[in-house]
Amino acid sequence: MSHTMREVAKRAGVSPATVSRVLNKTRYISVETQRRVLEVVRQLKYFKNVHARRLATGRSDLFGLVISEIANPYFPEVIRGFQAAAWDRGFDVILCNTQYDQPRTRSILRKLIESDVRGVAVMTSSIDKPTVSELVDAGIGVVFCNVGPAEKLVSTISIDYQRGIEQAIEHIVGLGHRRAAVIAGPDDNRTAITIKDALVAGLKKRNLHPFPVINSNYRVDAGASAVRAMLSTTDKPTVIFCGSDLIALGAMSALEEAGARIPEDISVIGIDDISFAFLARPPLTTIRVPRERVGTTAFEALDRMLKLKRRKGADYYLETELVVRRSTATAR
Amino acid sequence: MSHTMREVAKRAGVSPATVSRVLNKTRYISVETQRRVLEVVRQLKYFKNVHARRLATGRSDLFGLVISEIANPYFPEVIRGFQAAAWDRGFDVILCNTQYDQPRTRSILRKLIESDVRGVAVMTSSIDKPTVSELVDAGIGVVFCNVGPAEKLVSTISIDYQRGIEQAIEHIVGLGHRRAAVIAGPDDNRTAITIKDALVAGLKKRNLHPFPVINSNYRVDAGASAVRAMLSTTDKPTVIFCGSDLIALGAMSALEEAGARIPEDISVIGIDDISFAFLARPPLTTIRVPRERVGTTAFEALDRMLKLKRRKGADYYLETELVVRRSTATAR
DNA sequence: ACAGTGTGTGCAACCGCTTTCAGAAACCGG
DNA sequence: CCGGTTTCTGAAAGCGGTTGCACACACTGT
Repeated sequence: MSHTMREVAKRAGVSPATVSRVLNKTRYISVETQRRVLEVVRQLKYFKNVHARRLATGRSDLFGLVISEIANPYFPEVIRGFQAAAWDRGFDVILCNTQYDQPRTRSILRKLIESDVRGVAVMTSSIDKPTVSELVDAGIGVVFCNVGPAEKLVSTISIDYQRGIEQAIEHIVGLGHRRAAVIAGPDDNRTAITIKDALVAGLKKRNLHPFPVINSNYRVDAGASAVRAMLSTTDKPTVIFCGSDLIALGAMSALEEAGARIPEDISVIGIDDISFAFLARPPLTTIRVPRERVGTTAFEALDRMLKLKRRKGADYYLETELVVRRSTATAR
Repeated sequence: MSHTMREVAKRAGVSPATVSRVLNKTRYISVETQRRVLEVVRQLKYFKNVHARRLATGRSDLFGLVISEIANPYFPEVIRGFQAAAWDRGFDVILCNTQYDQPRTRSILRKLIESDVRGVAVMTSSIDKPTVSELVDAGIGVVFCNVGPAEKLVSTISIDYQRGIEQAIEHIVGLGHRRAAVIAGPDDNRTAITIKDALVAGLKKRNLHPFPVINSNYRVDAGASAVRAMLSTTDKPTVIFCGSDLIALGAMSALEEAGARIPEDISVIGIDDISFAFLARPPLTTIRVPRERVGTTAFEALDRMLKLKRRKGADYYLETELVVRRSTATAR
């Protein structure tokens, strides 16, 4: 099979300890010895075994990243941000998707503990705090998204939808809209609820009483059925706020099928600014969530927290902002 | 910190060996002993350390999955397929993105070798055979996509674009089109070349001489600039074949901006059938690549190959098929 | 009563690397 | 020239599991 450090040591005429030190640059090593060792390493194409290393050091240089579903276009940038931050500091990440499945989630948590990860970023709302108590019990740091507050070994990232939503409302008020509808995400999802509440509250504050307010799910066809329901009423809305871009895209499809023109007849606003938002037709006006930043912040939150003696968690805040494209226009 | 097997053993009044056997169900164990051990395991919230296990067994239950860029909508389903297949059989996967970066690619390969993975699926065309010789030298199985042929420790998956392309050409010929253009992917990408060649050859066979044939890149804005070039010529095409859905979406945006209607003025066909293809407006006619199958097949290819005494690779073939939506219509 | 088979458990030797400790060699100031 | 540092290296004890081997015991069938 593959070579061991002993073999390298023997061939180079040194002890395994020396080889280890050369490879990790952890000690004074004479130039000559170093040269010989590296030469043998090259000849043998030797790679040190990371499992043995982890076992010996007791440290694990591993972080977990838990998401719900990789095909959800919300996550890629989060993953990228997290991975990039981890790699930069020499850490590896284990990516896990729950697929919204409870048994699977449990087996993921078990696997993460067994892998002796240092920390875990839980970026899906399909897991809540109690579920990860196992991790915390095992001394593993955790960072959540949109769930507060921080505690020992638990940090949180809160996305401030408020600001972007306010901008969006200013925007459509400025365009003369008076009748707004909301298609929110599913009610069993923390983030979806947060967004819905912020949306409804924001609209009310400006005296725009949202109607109807519909719950949807995150599958793309969901926005569609919500729209069909909406169009059958009299007193149709002139703008639809959607709880995610995916919902918005579904809604747009349905609107088009129903013969409504966007934005002439009705404006649509999404949330997230997924990469396809600007390829939609018309390009989607949306509230941008800094997803890559969410990923990097998640890692940094863990990294910092774990360096603390007390392992005290912290709360981080990330801003959103409105991105105006062409799915919004003057109310007809 | 976390508990060890010895502690569990002591508390249960048995030897570590017995604990190991209970946990792995590898031997006859009396019901009573088993009960006692499991009880202690529960009390202590004991989790066995996977690194120690891997080291002791010498086996690693790890597979690598290498892609270029997680934000590319081609990959999510591939990842899902691969992960699902691996999990089903009790294996873990390490996901790595090259980000098209050479040094990074090298460090990924090194990491994979150090992690003692059993096999690696290279699903990006940004890596070619010579690059992974290190893996093969280390006795690690590799499976490629769209690069042949198989050899020792190397299997391949070939996506048969031919069939889908033929269907697509039949389709547009049936719609009366005579002037076709091609926007292919970048010329430094194996898969892009394969597709371009298949497209051009297929069109010529039906006496449709594609013009122009433009190389693009995989960023979404690329299709756009290609289109602008195309529209400035006389003798405009009535249908555009795009080397990927992403290119097609970019092209569609550009076409709309230029005032061309799809499909009335010009038809567009993509390749891949990414999840957004059917949300595009109009929904995109495209050649579907069974991406989730690509993932599962990749895993199975590795799994099978590694069970063979000779470690001989095999070639797998996957079909494509045309999905007709609304971006294609009768030639004007 | 006895060899033979099947069960259930423990001992101890690894797996491949890191790291403490200690010793040898080289260097240094006085 | 000598004790004290500093630099370099090796021996050996782990890290936390797994597993081959041995052994004890309880059944069989003759």
